[in-house]
Amino acid sequence: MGTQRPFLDPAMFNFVSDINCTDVPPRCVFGPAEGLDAPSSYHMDFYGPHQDLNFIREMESSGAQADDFSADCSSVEPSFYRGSSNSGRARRKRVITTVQRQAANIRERKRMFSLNEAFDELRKKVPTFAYEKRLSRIETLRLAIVYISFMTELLEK
DNA sequence: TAGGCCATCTGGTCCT
DNA sequence: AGGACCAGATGGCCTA
Repeated sequence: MGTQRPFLDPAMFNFVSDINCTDVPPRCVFGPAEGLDAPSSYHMDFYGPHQDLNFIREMESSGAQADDFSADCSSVEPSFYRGSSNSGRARRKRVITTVQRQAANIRERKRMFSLNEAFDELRKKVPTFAYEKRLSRIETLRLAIVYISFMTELLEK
């Protein structure tokens, strides 16, 4: 977070100064999901050493599919989507296997990872103090809104 | 210790 | 049918 832009206006300066001013070390992304209520079969492949940033990056760079990492999972016990219909009609239950559930979990993790990458990119574009702690996601969004509004106003003058 | 933030799992819904 | 997206639930970590 060292490469932040200088503040162009006292209003922006004041806004930024309202946000937190202490430093916090970066958190570990994709830490172990211990203590969750998922069935033990869900844990066996994905709560171990796979679950870190490098693993996700390797998956993305190799173009590997989620199923590639669950091929050794012998459990195919189905789980059910207990659907409720808007129209009152009973919906067809969607049956998924344990393997499919694991694959969906991996896809969701990758999706959230790319979302966080986008937040990191946005953080770099938004002005903050160099010594400021890392902006949270909601702070990043709100500051970006104000910053864009400010720059738009500046252009219109 | 409470509250904020975040990662993860999960099931529902929408879309291809 | 299956993937993407979303929101709720849950638990861990950190700070005041």
